[in-house]
Amino acid sequence: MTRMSDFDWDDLRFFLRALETKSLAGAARSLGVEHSTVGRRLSALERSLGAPLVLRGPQGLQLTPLGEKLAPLVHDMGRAAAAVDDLVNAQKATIRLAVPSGFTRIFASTLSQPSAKGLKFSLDILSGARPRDLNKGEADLAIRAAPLADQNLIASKLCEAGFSLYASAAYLSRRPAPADTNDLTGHDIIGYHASLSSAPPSRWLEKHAAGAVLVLRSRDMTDVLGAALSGIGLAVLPCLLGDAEPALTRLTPRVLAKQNLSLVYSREFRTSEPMRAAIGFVRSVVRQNAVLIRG
Amino acid sequence: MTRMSDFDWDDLRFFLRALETKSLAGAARSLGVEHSTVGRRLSALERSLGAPLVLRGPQGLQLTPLGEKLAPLVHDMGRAAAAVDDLVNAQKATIRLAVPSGFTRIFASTLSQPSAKGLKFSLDILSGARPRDLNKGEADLAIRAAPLADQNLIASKLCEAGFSLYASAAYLSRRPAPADTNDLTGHDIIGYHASLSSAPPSRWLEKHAAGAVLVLRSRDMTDVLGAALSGIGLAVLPCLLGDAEPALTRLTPRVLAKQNLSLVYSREFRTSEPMRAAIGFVRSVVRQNAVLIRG
DNA sequence: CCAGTGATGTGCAAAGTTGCACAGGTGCGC
DNA sequence: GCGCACCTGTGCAACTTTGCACATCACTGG
Repeated sequence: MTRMSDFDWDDLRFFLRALETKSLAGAARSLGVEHSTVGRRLSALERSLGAPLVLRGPQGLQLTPLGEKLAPLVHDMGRAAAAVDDLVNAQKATIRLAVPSGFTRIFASTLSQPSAKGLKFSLDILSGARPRDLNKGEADLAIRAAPLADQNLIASKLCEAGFSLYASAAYLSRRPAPADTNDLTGHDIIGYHASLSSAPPSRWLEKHAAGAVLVLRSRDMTDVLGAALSGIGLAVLPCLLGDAEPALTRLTPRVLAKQNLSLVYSREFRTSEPMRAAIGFVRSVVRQNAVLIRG
Repeated sequence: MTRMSDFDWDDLRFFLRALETKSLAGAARSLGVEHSTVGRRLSALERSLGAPLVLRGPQGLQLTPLGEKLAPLVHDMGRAAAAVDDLVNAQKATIRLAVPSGFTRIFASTLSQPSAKGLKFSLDILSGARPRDLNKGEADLAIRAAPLADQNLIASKLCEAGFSLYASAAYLSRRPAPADTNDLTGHDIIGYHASLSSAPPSRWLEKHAAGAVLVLRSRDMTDVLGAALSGIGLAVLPCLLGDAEPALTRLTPRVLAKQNLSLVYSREFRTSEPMRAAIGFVRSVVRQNAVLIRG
């Protein structure tokens, strides 16, 4: 491990301002502290380094030769610190939005439109099988089905998503479409994982597909979609996903289940301005696409 | 003026160690503080920046995406800090030695010899008209005539310098050499500035050149030497300077005045190892050239 | 010549930071 | 299963740093 500079780095921040203003008092004004503090921090730095950096006089400060040589290095350090600051500020204006499958397309097309210019934040769309953990900082804002009770999180109702029954052309070429979609006895069904059993789609299947054959279960919506496309069975899918697939035939004109979607974000962002703006943006985008989502 | 990063730079030093060791306790050991301090400094940094950097768990620390992005910038800052440290350490091993005219040659030739290799310090020779102010950090060590009483300075006797009377060939072609060097009545004399009136050369002139013509006065020994070479008058010069000039004739075989030279340095360097080594080196060099200096 | 401005240095009380000791959780090996 | 080694979190007393008020010194303009 590399030997470490063991003096107080923050003293260099004072030294940097002091060598810019050439006076303790000027640096103090600029830093918002007392001149005595600047003087003491410089003394502490000189003590740590074991060499004098400035000469103090009634007319201000004068750099020693060593202080002169140190100046560019301290400026480098200042630039690095400013880079840290800039990166953090840019990051704070970036909202990472985790969305369920299907929403990616909606946001991607909206963000590329001219109306998305000039927003006070930048939006990163995250999607994928694994739900992001907001508490671990994997995302800042999420569209979620489950209104899980977490003290650190704030959830607000966003919209209703509609589900319908879909079959691929391949499936329909093997089997006739069910005469009564309320009784799927004898059909092959792509179901959901047990952990989702309380969700509306699962509960609908439990009620109307008791006599059907479960050929596959998955927690991931894109898996279910893929399985349905391959033709191995019927699937209950969000209309947003199913209606967008030309290869799938929607078997129930009316939605057979509804699920509330919520906007979830960490409590610590409650007062964040970019977050409030992003929430408003997400709500407006969802409102514009409400028909597709409700089915 | 450029906007300044207003968080505590020293917190980044803790963050750097924390992201290297991936644990509060490890960073604490490495920094020589308590783990609780590291944790609190990281919390303070996150509060200042307004964004979380690490996730703390029973198995150690895990960087957030922002922390990950910050890592290289903080490493940059660490390198800059290490550069500051290195520069200061190199500086502390450099002794700037201020010498009177004539000594430059002695040290220059000695330093270029192989015996000067492997010294634990590096020597900068400063010379010139203006005496360097040790209190202002213009030099670290000086060979001085005047044993001035300054509480901040330490002076120790170094050697005796001898002075003789010199004339250039040009002068001797106009005038005969003085028959009795103890009475320069009628000769042209290059004297010293009033501020040096108490120095042995000035006092000798005052006594033996009362009837002479003062054609020039100067505080700077090289001015006097140059004037003597130009032939406008006789001059009392250090033998070290005068004997080295082939164009000058020494008129007094025995030295006519002696001056004690001292080694002077700031009290704060009393315990500095490079300083002690440099003092020993200077004394040995002067001892080797004692004959030239005494005249 | 003398007050006014602006610089640094210092003593003291308040505020902040640190070390210490202890609590609580997780993973590993016997 | 249980002890052990490792990690992080927290409360309190001791220490350090800060702000404030005041003193001192140098320059400047009326």
